[in-house]
Amino acid sequence: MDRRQKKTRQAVFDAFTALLEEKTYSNITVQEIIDRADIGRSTFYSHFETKDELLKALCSEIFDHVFSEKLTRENTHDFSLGGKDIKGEITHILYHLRYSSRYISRILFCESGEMFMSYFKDYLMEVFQGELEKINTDIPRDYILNHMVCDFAETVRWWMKHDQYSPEDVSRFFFSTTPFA
Amino acid sequence: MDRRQKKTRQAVFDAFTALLEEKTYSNITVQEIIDRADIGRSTFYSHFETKDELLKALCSEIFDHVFSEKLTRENTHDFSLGGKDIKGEITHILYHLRYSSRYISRILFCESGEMFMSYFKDYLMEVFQGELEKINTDIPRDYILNHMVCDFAETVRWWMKHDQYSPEDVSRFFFSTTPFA
DNA sequence: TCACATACCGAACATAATGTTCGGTTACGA
DNA sequence: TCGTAACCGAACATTATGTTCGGTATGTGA
Repeated sequence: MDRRQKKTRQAVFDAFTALLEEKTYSNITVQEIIDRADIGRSTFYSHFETKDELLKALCSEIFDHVFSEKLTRENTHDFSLGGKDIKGEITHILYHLRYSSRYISRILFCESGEMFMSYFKDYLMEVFQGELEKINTDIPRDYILNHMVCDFAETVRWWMKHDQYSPEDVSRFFFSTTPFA
Repeated sequence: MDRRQKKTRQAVFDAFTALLEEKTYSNITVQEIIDRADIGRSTFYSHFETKDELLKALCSEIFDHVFSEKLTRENTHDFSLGGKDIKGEITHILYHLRYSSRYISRILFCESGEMFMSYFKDYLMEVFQGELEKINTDIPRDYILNHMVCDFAETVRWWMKHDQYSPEDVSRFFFSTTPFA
């Protein structure tokens, strides 16, 4: 990738996240991002079709980071332990999320929240899919999976409003209300 | 209230809900509502500040209906039974929601969904508040309440995508994953 | 039934942000 | 060093929102 492209892209991300620490997503205008990033208007639009695409790209960055580390860990560390440790995984994810909690809060607590959440849930599906197989029940699996995913996602959203708790605390809260796993 | 006002207001609601059966909330333009309702542009704006306000008003109508019936029932029927029957209440709410499921789906499955959900959750808070007092736990009550409310709200959202189930089914699903109540 | 208040009409206007175009400039990398 | 491609940015097109205002129609209360 052209060095200029990388630079521009990074400048946009930096500007965007900086703005996200000041104001809410929906109150940020494309022009502000452009000004802050100090790039040309047409340049912005050659990188991102819309502001929403930019947000999606940012979410991808965050989640790829959070969840790919998990996978790495699973493929090495966990493999040696011989199985998936769902509780460890969850705590691990929580640690990562706390790291980016500044932006995440800003994204989460306005109209864009739903976009973040639904993206987040996509990733979580995979995490809980495995857990699901262990369960024996007459309730639709579909429902159970949705339940677990939403439950965790909402736990995270709650956490982002109550940052006095540690990842371990939150993990404990989460599992205390889960009849499975 | 002036008869004209009532008429206009109703025309707007009718147009709005009709449009919601055709297209998604965010794709509906104020102008379309005005045309469908066959009223003047300034008239619309003298009733509702924005499209979001209109949505809020519609949600209020739906929820006031759903939850006020519940209260009535609680104050009469249930009082004679001597206590709150949370399972009955939930099923009752589900019946009401199914009645308006046409609109609700349209509202729910686009950006406006979050608005509906958060409104919905406000009402649910009160429903579950009572249940909360019965529980003895070291997990923050705050968390538990949020958990129950989100859990039920997400159950409803899930249901709106899987309408082959009856209110009783859904109620059963919901309680099967709830360690409390 | 009459008179006054008030809701409605709708065209024209103001606003504000988005997204596009294009000719010229600059930087990359082969 | 040379050609490609990214960047610049002003000007423009678009689109929807929300406001204004003078005139008309309708409801309500006396």
